[in-house]
Amino acid sequence: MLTSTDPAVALTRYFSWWRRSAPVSRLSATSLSTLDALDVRGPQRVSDLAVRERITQPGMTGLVTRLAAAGLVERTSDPDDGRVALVRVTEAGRAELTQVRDMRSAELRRRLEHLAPQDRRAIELAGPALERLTSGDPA
Amino acid sequence: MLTSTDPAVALTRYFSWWRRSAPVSRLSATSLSTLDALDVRGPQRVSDLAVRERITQPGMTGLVTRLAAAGLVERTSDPDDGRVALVRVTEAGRAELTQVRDMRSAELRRRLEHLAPQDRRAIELAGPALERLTSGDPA
DNA sequence: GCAACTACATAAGTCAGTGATATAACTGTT
DNA sequence: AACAGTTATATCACTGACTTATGTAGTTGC
Repeated sequence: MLTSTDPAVALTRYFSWWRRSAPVSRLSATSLSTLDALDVRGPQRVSDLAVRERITQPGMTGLVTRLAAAGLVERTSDPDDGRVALVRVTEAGRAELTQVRDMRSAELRRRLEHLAPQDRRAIELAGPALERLTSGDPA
Repeated sequence: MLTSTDPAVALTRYFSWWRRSAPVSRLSATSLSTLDALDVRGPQRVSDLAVRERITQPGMTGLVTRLAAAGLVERTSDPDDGRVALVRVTEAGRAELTQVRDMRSAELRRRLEHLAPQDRRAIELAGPALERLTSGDPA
């Protein structure tokens, strides 16, 4: 087994593992990330969401259409600009997010229990640092 | 900003950020993960790769076909079982992996430099623990 | 009030996945 | 040694989430 002390490789392996984990939702990763952004940052424009998720504007229009059809978001109009479609998460969307977060937390807790206490502690300590690492915009 | 000390949420946000980062390869996440598995674990059967990546066997057949067309993997036959297509990474595949890993490491180093020293240290310390967390099979 | 611009939507195509099914190879039983 | 059942992969038709190109409605500046 090729192990590594390079944190980038460790984090990449974690990402890969995470991505392969049992899906906790029928929604795609992009959809969940968009929902999370709407929850955390409030209503957003379609084009701003597209930039954030690194998909094209028509791609985001389609994604929002699908999320809206599922009742997880709704389009509202911007009183200051008639062209803008402000997207905001609905209660059902928040419920979906809560369920996904809970399932992931439970799964992680389950896996953390199998680790040595110092490993567990190292991961818990890295949490806030990771949040600060990712608080800016990606690359 | 909704912050959290729940490591699952912190890691999820990291994943989301990671996924939105500038792509370092034209290959999909599944393709790169498959290449990495072939590099780390050696030649694998199509069906074993499919289970690992949580896609269907026909999906993995297609993925391997695309990777082979790109020269990144090659199919070999199992001397012990004529039905099996053993897939193994080529030198070009390893070169692609090396490039991706290097770009990601450089990007992470660049971002780590903007963090406080104790945050940086927390993330570096968590690396080995994360590798152990993900060394088993997902879920 | 017209030209240029901006925000979003629509249309058509691409590509990585899916389920259903076919094919070839192996295994055990007789 | 042949047949039935199983296993490993491939093929096919389809779907869905994206892409680029373009259209349309609303806004801004002169």
